[in-house]
Amino acid sequence: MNRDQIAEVLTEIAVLLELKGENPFKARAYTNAARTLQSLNRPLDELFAPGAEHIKGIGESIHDRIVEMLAKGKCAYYEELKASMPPGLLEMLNIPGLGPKKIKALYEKLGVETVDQLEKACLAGKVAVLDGFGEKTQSKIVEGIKFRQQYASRHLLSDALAVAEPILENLRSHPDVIRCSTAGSLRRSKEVIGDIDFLVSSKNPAEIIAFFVNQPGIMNVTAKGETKASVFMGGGIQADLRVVSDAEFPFALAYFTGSKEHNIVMRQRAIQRGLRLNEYGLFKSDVETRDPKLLVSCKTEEEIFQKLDLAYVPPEMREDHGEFVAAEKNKMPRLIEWTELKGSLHNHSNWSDGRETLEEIAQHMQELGLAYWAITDHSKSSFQANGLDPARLRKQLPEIKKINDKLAKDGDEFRLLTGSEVDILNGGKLDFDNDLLAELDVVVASVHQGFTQSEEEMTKRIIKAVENPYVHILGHMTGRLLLEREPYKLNQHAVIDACAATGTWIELNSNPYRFDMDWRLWQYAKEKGVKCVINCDAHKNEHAGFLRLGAGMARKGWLEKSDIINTLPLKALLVELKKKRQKLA
DNA sequence: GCCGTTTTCGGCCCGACTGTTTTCAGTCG
Repeated sequence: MNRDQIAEVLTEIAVLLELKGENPFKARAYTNAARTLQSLNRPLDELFAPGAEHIKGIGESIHDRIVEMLAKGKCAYYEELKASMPPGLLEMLNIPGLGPKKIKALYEKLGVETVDQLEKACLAGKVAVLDGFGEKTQSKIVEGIKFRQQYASRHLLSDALAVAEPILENLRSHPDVIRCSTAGSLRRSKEVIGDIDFLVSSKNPAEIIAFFVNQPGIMNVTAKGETKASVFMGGGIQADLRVVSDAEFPFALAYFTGSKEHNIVMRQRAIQRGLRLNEYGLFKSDVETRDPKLLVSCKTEEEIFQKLDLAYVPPEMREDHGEFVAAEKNKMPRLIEWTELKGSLHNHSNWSDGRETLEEIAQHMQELGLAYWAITDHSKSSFQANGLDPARLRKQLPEIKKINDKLAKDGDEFRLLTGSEVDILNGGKLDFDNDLLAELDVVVASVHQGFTQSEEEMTKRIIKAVENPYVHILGHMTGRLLLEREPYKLNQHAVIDACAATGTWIELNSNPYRFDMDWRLWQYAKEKGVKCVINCDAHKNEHAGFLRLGAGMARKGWLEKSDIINTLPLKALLVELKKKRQKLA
């Protein structure tokens, strides 16, 4: 079992324990262990080797369960727990308003075991008469079930941004708004978003709440209080607004930006210093009070970190992924800014499955102020994408040269680069011969077929491809499509090691469905000295905008300008593109 | 179930909102 699978079992154990009504802290211990596991960078077989160092948050009994899962691929305790519970109960947790306690009551008092049975019980009026339930709860459950059938609860970052940005603009222009921001996973630039969080400071919260719930695009209002409102937007994205005083704003912003894991450590640091931190402020002593006289004043998030003896941690890094160690030692990376990117080295034209012509692409990218743009159309085996055979590719090269000659004649700095996104075939052979690859400025190698190979075969296949001296970049390493397709099985650490050994760059594919390689692995890659290329994988000119999203992911991976190849100006890039060939050829 | 330089027992982040109550439990973030 891999890291994700083990973490999922631990998380499910926690849920099952809650449903059983066990000690909630026992359940939390499993949740914490799952999180701890996800935040560790080193390979699992090292972390759980006999005699390995103790991991904080994973005690004796959970440690043994993880070792069992690594060895046997299953966990007896989990199987046992699962067997003792109807499987439909877990699904009920997805219904808004239903938690472990209520589900347990429904199960014990009505014998409800599935979402279907629950819906029927509600429609028959059996739920409303239970202790602790009522008419409203009953109809909310029915609504919740219908809603879940209609919409997903998780959304792509790009979709969430498209909904959030116009509302943020509207809030910003409201005269009663002093400061405002998005918060939560959107501000942290997570690849997948649950809901959108807005935060506003104002002297007139009632006015702001009323303004917010009347924004265009809101389907219904699910909660509306004095300082907080929740709504559903078109597309089924939930959005929450909090309104606080301006003095509270930095604390609320830090609090609601999270992540939860990050906040827990922040709170603990406050407690260690005889302080108490919450969304309203940083208070002296842990006395139960909100007396403003006891407030440690901070006007910005930066000052909060300062008071807890930390350097400022940018939102993207607030995942409890090592940021506290770095911020304590004042060794924070200076994260990449998307405006530092000079172009993209993996893109398509209408020669394969892209939309625009070479001329249209060149003109658009030049107008955006970029320095270069590589045309890397698909190779022949990607026939579904109208991949180029060697003859067509050799025909494309002079077309690109013609465009570049004209640009040079006009005195323009911008250049198209020739290239290919060459398929990594089964067994690791590339779809083009080396003599053709040698004619290209940029070679991206990617897997597009044979996704179901074993981890061992896939790992060997990709390592063989990156060992080719003409491959500059490994494209979308895992082939995942967020919310749609799982990554193929792969030992990513081994592939990163191979890229380090051969001087191959790894792509951070900025298509919002991909964001591949995952941000969680970039710290490891960086340690190994592997360079990143933030690529659009553009199929339309408007996909150039993915550079901004990709830079957000790179920031989550702690990457700096110097870690990223496509921050280089054209001349320096051309030098770098020759290095691997000189070294290995 | 995990943790500990005041602790090996007694804590474990905590506040808003809702709905059901009539002072609070459950859920959510």
